[in-house]
This record gives sequence, structure tokens and C-alpha cells, in this order.
Amino acid sequence: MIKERIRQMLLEAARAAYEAGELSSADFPPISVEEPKAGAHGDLATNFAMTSASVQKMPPKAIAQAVTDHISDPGGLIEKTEIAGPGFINFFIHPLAWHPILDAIHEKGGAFGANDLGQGQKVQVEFVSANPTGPLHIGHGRGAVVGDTIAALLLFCGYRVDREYYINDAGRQIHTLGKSVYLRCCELSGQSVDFPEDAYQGDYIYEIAKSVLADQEQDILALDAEAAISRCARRAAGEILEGIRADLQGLGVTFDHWYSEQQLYDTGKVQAAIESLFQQGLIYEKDGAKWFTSASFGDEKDRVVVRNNGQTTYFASDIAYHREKYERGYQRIIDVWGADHHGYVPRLTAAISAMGKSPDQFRVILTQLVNLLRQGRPVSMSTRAGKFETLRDVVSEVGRDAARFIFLTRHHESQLDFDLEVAKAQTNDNPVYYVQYVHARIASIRRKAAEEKGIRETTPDAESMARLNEPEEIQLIKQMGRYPETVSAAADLMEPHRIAYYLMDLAALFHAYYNKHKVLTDDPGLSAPRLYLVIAVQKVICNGLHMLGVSAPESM
RNA sequence: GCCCCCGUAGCUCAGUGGAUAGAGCAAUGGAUUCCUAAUCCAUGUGCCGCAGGUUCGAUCCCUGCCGGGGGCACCA
Repeated sequence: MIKERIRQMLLEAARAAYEAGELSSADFPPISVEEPKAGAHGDLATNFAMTSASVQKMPPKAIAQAVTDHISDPGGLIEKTEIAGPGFINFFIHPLAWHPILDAIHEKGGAFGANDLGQGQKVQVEFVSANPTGPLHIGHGRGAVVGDTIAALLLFCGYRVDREYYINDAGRQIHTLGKSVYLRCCELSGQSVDFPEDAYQGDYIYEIAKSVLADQEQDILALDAEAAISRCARRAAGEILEGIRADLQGLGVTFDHWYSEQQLYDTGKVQAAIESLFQQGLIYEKDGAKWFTSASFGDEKDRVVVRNNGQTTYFASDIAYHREKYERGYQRIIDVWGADHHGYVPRLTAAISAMGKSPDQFRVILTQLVNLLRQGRPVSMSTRAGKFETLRDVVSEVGRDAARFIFLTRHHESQLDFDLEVAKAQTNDNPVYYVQYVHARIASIRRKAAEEKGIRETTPDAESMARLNEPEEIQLIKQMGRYPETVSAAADLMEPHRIAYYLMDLAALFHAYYNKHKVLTDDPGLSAPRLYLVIAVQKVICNGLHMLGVSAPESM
């Protein structure tokens, strides 16, 4: 808010300077006002003079001088300005000018930092979408948390957001799953079976086989093999999906829609999508297969949608699925995938271009892989042997809050080392507690104020607010003032880790303040504004943690 | 061979064109009669992988190379 006012003042000053003949052009580039890294350079600074140099045909320092000479500051916001370096204009803001941020936080509460970037657009975030052929692993957990948090950010920024899970319940993998279960059923009933290597090896297959055998309604072994496999497949996919749903719920992730691939086939939407592309002349036949001309939409080659054996590919149903998404009225579509699918992006983007949708209506977020460690050593993740640490195991070992926070302490396109021991440690290696502790500490102060000190939570008058002038207090307020722009940047760039880092920074400032200054003093005129300050901190911490799906405890 | 991600302090990582590149961990020393020590304070370390280019200005953008990881089906 202060940044915006400075920007306005600069613009008016530039105009005034031009009218006074001190600038040669009224053509001003967009004015950027940033916080300098070094405190000695003031609270805010602009490079306006440098970016205007070529238009004005003047040295940056002369432009800076002309502009600063015409700055009008009736509100007394600015303590002083200076021209420095190659032509920066630095602003030193009056410390008390930051105080309105506190009022905004108290007024808006949980809505502080929200904006209307999305303007009510409908957006769908599709994430996880793991095949229901086995339990979720840690990598799925990362995708789940990143997707969930991106959805939360977009919601906070004025989008109408739906979270969706796409169930790959059609096709070969499901058939393989059914076969795996069926063979285990046979094995458990004493038959000797040849269990193929490409079948699912995990112990969970035995569990499902047992439950199939325990089902009294129908003797699976009496059916012919294909019918039995199909029955096993349905049953297994259903059970596994239930497990996935439960695991995600354990991570605090829930979906608005679970969308079935099989349903796309059952309702003829896959055929319709292929037909539509064919009508557009974008599908041709070659070698007995049907190809989509993805190369003409930026992919490196054309891709098969119907194989020469008549079966459609996964790509075909994905085209149909995304067509369906737009038909459901989503203006923006976001897919969160594991980075191992990155090669798939160009062809789906091609398909979406063929639907006449612009690239900014479709975005794929790729999450890089997670290395699961224990005390710095890799935990074996041998899928072949079917033995691996599941997401469920991890969450139950380290807890939801720590798991979620750790997933968000890296840029999603960086690989992540997830160390189980670190995740459990209650040290600053594990910053979730560091941030939560702020919330708990302030809750404790508030209890103490009410119960022992008899200090009421009020909106202090101007006179007592003026006592909120310690450097640590101003720092805290300034940091809280950064929350709205952090939220909009995180949403815009779909980088939820920015919120996590923001919270760690805010927490550090609070802990330092807490150690240096007492909130509850014998001086009511001082305690009241300080209480007002720390309650604001607590609200912002709570907002941010809530955004990340992490709890904000009253005590620890 | 082609594509994607990464390369920043001893380690793990922030830093979407600005001035003197930051944090945590690790190391050393200190702080608790006082609102929760899961906290704080002090002490220092960098050819921002390399080489070009664009720019008034590059860790950031472009090109090439080097190193690490992942992906390249009429599989999903």
C-alpha cells in the first residue's frame, strides 16, 4: 500500500517536473518501486531515473534530481529522499507510516492478503491422479501438497477453484492389476502359478486377493479367467482407490471431483474427441494406426491415438478428458504431474491448441522427484520387489504438518531430499515448528494478558500507537505488509514455497522481537499497542499456515 | 542423440535485470530470578559450474560447453 502511494507520488512528480520544463519528455516508462536489499539504501527505491534515461536523453542523476524536486508529500510519509549510486532514488519512510498495515490486518483478519486476481474465473487444478494400482509413495505426496496449496492460493486470489483427481481406471495397467490379484488368488488356493515379472509384486496384492477370496457371494475361481480378472481388477482398483483417498485425507488433501477415465469411454467421449479432430483434418491414418498431427502444434512428432489393433492410447483419453474439462466451463486448467511425465507436455499442449485454447489457459506444473532418506542415507525404494516406504508410513511417522511443510520448502522444480529423522526433529532443521511456535507463543501471551494481567485487547489510540516505534517493531510491521504481494506472486507463479519462506522470515523477526522486548509490561499505554502488534503477527502466521494446510497450535 | 530440471557458503537451499548475493544447519562463545529456551545474540565463509552474448547494469535473460538427476513407445 505504501509502495503504491510512492509510485503515485513519483508519477505526479515526474509530470510536474515535465510541466516545469525540467524533463524533456512526458513519456514515462512503468515505474517500479522496490525494497532495496541494503537497509542503508532506505525503505523503498526506484530505478525510474535509469529506465527513463534514454527517453529523456538526460543523465539518470539529473532526472532523479528533477523528479525528487517535485515530489509532493502532504501526508508526511517520507522522512527523506536521496539520490544514490547510478541514479536510484531512495525513500526513507517515516516509521509510524507503516502502522496502517496493522489496522488492515485487524480489520480483514483471515482475508488479509486476499485479492481478486482471478476475478471469479473458474479454474481446475488436477493433481495426484495416481493409477489405482498400488499405494501412494512419497513423490505422490509432494504432488498432492503442491497441488492442494496451489489450489488454496488461487482460491485466495479470487478464482473459483475445483480440485480434481483423474482415475486411470481403464486400460492395460488395470488389466494387469486384475491379473495380479487373480493369480494371487489362485496361489492362495493352492494352485501353482507362474507369476509374471510385469505383474504387481507388492504384498498389498495378497491382501486384496484374500479379501476377494473371502467374498462369499461369488467363487472367483469358478469363473473363467478373463471374467475373473476383470472382476478382480474392479475390486482391486476400488479398494486401492479407497486407500488412496484415505491416505490423501491423512495429508489433509481432499478433492471436489474424482473423474473416471472409464466413464469417458462409457459415455463415448473418447470416440467423440477423436471424431472431432478427424473432422478438423487433424487425424490421419498410417501403418494401420490413427495419428494426431501434434507436430504441427509444436510437438516433435505426430502421436498415435488409435493403435493398429484398434485400441485407443492413453493420449486419446487424455485429449477427451481435457476437452471435457473445458466443456465443463473451466477457463484455466492446471495439471500437476511428476517430472517423469514432462515429455508428455508438448503433445497435450498440442491437443489443447487444436481445441482452440490459448496456452495461458493451460499450465502443467511438474514436481521433481523426492529422495526419501533416513539420517542422510537413502531409504530403499525398490518397486520391483514391491517393498517401499508408502506415503502413509511417512505421514504417520512424521506427522501431517511436518510432511506438508517440508514438501513446500523447496521450489517444486527442484529435487527434494526428505529425511525422516529431520522431519521428526524439533529443531530449526525443521522449520514447521519454528513457525508454529510463533503462533503458540502469541496465544500464550494473549492468555496471560487476559487471565493474569487483566490487559484487554483493544484498538489503541494514536498516542499509544506512536509508542510502537522500536526498530524490531517496524521491521515486523513491514514484513507483514509484504504478505499480500507474497501471496499474489506465489499464486501468479504457482510457487507455494514462497509462502513457506515468507513465514520463516516473519517467524524469525517475531522471535527476535520477543526475546528483546516484553509485550506485557506494567505500562498499559505500552502493553496495549504491543499486544495489538503481536495479535496481528499471529493472524498473519495463522493465515499463512492455513494456506499451506498446516495447523496453527494454541500451545506446543 | 534429443528433451526437461538442477548447479549459489563445508552441508541443505532461498534469491521472477539493480547498489555491498542471503537463511538454516554444522563450529565457537554467550543469554533463562522476566510473556513457553521448539527461542535469542555474537563470531565468517563465496571465480553465484565454465565461456561468450544482450543491457547503463546479469546469480537472474540468450547461446555453447561441463557436471548431477530424470525422461525420451502404436505403455500408462
